[in-house]
Amino acid sequence: MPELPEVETVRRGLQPVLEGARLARVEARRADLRFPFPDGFVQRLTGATIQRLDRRAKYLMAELDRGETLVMHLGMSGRFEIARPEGAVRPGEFHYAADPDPKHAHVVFETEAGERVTYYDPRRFGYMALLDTAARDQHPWFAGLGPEPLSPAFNAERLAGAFAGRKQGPKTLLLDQRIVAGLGNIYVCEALNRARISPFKPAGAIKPARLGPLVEIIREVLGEAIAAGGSTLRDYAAADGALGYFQHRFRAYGREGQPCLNEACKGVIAREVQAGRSTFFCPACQK
DNA sequence: CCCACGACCTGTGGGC
DNA sequence: TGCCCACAGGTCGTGG
Repeated sequence: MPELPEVETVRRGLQPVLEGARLARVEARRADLRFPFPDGFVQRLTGATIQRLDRRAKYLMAELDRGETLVMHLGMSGRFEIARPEGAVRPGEFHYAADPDPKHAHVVFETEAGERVTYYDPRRFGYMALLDTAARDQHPWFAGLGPEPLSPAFNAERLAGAFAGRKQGPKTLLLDQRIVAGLGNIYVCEALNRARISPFKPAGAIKPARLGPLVEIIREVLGEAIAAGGSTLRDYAAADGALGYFQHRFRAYGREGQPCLNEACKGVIAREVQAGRSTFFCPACQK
């Protein structure tokens, strides 16, 4: 469940539990997710205190008091759930309800306060690493990342530079995390539909005057989605189990054959495969 | 450098 | 009912 709004929703859900918390127990139930866990993963985390929980693009970053940062990416199907102890317990002993999905519970973090955060990921496209905090931004995952779409660094000039001379459509380029970091298939489809820009138009041929509005629409869509707690497709968006509800506001994504909702447009949403991924758009008004 | 495409892994939903 | 295929929110590596 992971584009920027979902990851941000997860961050906000985990923050009250993890920020300032000491990890009393950590469990990795397998040797790898998408990549192997780093050497000494459990030992390096056990006893550490999480000072801050941040997000960059689609990465969650838990900065430890040991000079390292736990970096987590949710891939396609990663999800966190918080469990609190139930029933009477002796000091330091906790009892939890049975895990409803133990098969996909790959990592467990237990805080000193007894709260348990479990990472589930059926497809295991997610990954975790421990990076030296001081050198974190130089790591290949972060060094080439484009600006945060909600920051001033993302603007029309920047987009114009990235689109210049490119034959690929804006759909493909906006998914490129080096150009702007955090967008995924849903929100690119939504933003281009609202901006009435064709996903297939050679990006270099888009009039510069349309890029300012596109930037603003991207911010608007992401802002609305964050406010809605993200989009819930097959998973929970928030770590506390709350469902995001932005999916009810999709105007393009997943709406093949349904009417375009743009004002004064009588078009019908179509689906086409572009660069191996589904693109939903309105052929009538997206030019 | 640019671009298309397959690979990674598992689950689910629709059509026959 | 059961089976098979298409498809799923993301990257990454290869090859032209």
